[in-house]
Amino acid sequence: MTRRQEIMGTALGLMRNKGYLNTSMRDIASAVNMEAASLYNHIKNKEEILTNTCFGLAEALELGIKDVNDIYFNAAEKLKMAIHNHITVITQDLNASHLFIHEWRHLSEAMRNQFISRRDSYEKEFRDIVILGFEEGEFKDVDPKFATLTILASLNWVSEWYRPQGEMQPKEIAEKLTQFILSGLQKN
Amino acid sequence: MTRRQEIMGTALGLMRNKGYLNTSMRDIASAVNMEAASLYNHIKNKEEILTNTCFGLAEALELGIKDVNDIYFNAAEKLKMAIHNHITVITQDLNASHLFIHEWRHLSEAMRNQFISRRDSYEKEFRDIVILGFEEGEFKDVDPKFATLTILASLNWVSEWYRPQGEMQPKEIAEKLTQFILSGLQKN
DNA sequence: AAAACTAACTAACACTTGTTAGTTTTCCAA
DNA sequence: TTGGAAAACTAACAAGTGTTAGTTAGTTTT
Repeated sequence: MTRRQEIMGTALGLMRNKGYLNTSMRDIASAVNMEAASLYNHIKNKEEILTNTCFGLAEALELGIKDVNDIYFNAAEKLKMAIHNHITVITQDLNASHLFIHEWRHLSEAMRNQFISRRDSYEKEFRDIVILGFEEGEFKDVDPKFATLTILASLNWVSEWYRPQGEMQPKEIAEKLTQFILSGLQKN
Repeated sequence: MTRRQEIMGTALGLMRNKGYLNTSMRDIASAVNMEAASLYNHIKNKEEILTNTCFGLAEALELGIKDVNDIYFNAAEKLKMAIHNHITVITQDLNASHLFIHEWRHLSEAMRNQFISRRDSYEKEFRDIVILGFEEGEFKDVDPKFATLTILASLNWVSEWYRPQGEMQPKEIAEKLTQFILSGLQKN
């Protein structure tokens, strides 16, 4: 592991605990046993940490959803795959996910706008699956936007409670979520 | 409206946009046309804004869920009422909700612990409804903790996209969410 | 009229922030 | 063994932080 990766990783851990704004360069430095100024030999500046992380995860999610939409399945199968992909990415690095989900607001305006638009287009891909399901006659006539936001909220929230050492592993989480989203809580 | 309420309200608005840490006392002061120091004639300190808001909403939610559990209904009815209550509280003041949901981490440690324990016990009340539904034979055999977290994630997320001027009003949102949570996306 | 209270002000304190400049140490390849 | 890059250091900067002290004008109560 390079020094840069060590700094990045440590920074993400601190930022997950204390928040991005509340984590100072000096906090990061002392966590890796150096002076704040020395960090700049390895990273450009504080925002790079946030930018790198947010766009890294965005890319990973986008890659996954492209695969899903390229394969010609029915909506239920597509949704299942999309959920599986999302959970896999999100649970990979919980520290990074926290930044991605909560701290992107603190990106500089230009980066933030770029981020939002990529986020929106990811959402749209999800929404298209919901719409497809309706057109197939398989899904109920729900408001697609409403449904999509609700689904994504559930998926993202996993990063708050998932513990790698816990009993539920990403694959199982994805399956249960798919089940829950498709057919709900109630017996029929 | 008292000056104190004006300050509180303005502060919440700023904090929702920029985040709690990123909103300075000077920001708040200039938004209500006074000097930062003058704010201290009306509020104790910055943290009071956060504390007040977080515990205010906690109380509102608790009050609601007590009502639900006092009435002897079946689980489906209870869940419906609990969701309705939650959405009503959350959509009441979006600025406050944002602090409640996202910024409680920045409470001082003592307050934070208190907050977390009240949050946990609220969650437990929800979980009990899910368990009741299973015991009644009405709900599927899901992991109650998992289901509850998923449900609450969906409910809280409403505060991110709900717009008072929009076409969906709290009552309708609650109904659709209940529908979605109980019977999912798929036709049967 | 005197006293007390309210709510604003200016000025300042002590500290923290991200970052840069300039310098020294470390370490590896030739 | 030495030259040079990489990576650490110290010192400092300009700006911003929450908060306190002391003061003042205006209003309300005694």
